[in-house]
Amino acid sequence: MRQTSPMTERDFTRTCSEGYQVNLMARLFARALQAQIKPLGLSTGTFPVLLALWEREGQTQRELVTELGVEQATMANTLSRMERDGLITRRAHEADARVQTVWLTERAKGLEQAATAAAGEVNDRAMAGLTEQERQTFAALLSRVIGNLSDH
Amino acid sequence: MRQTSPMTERDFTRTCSEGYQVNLMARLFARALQAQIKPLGLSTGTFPVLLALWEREGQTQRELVTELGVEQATMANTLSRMERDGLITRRAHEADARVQTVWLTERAKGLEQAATAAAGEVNDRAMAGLTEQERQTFAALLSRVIGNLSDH
DNA sequence: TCCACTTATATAGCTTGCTATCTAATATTG
DNA sequence: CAATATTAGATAGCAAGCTATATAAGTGGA
Repeated sequence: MRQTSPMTERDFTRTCSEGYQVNLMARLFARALQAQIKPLGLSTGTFPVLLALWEREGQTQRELVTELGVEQATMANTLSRMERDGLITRRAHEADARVQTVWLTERAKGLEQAATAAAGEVNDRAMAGLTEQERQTFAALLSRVIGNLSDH
Repeated sequence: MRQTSPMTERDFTRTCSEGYQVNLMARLFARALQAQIKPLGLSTGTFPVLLALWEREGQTQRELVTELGVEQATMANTLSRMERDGLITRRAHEADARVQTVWLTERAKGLEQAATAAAGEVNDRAMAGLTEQERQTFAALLSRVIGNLSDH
């Protein structure tokens, strides 16, 4: 019945499935970040968008979509909430009537230091007890796994 | 203005934030798993519950909650969908009227082989190009990070 | 026994993600 | 130039996560 050799087969249990562990870890990260940035009036979904815009304002929705790797519909909804919450405004593109550019409000600009510090704390807590070498190994493995799951 | 020394400070950019990378990786895992198990009529949220029940049937909602690390409300909703979709049934506890035990339907029992194989394929694709040693390192680092974020 | 905790589950309401589909505007091509 | 493609964005509807709160059933002590 079994197709592969017992020698090479990986026993599938929840706790040793990378996918399961990754999902759990991501939820723990999100909970921790949520707790840190809630006092600033921010939430986890808006955070990557803010990071992208703090780096370069005036991007289009399409640019944010490709940069952050979420679906267009997800981004549209997230931007709507951010506009509602006074984090961004949208301006018409001068040459293309389909396009809108996204700009930070003063409030959002003022949150950069506090927000990145909060996220840095979460990262540090997550990486506590790891040597700098291990932390770099972890980051490198993350990149490779992301690369593997990204092609096609 | 900056509190910490420039020598030890970690420049906070999206692509080098562990939290950001972990979130991205988890979404890629979920997309891949979703594609694999959709033909079986399963979805990502039901999957961990099925794994727990394939291991031991008849658990209570509370047991599943502590075992899988989701909130009670999340589990209640997930179990409702699973009941609706004919994956589980619930029976009253013989001694405690507050408690229900959760049981797999015949359909759910029959899906174990195909579903774990599908998840195994996703894991293998994600880990492609990693040596067995690297794969173990990754798993060990995942556990440590999960541990760090779990206390308190 | 009765009142106050605790425990198990459900529900309301929100965010963040997805797929699928719609509209409007621009580009392309016969 | 008209017909067709593509592209940007919005919207509908669902899954899966969360917090907060409600309800019902057990437990324990005065």
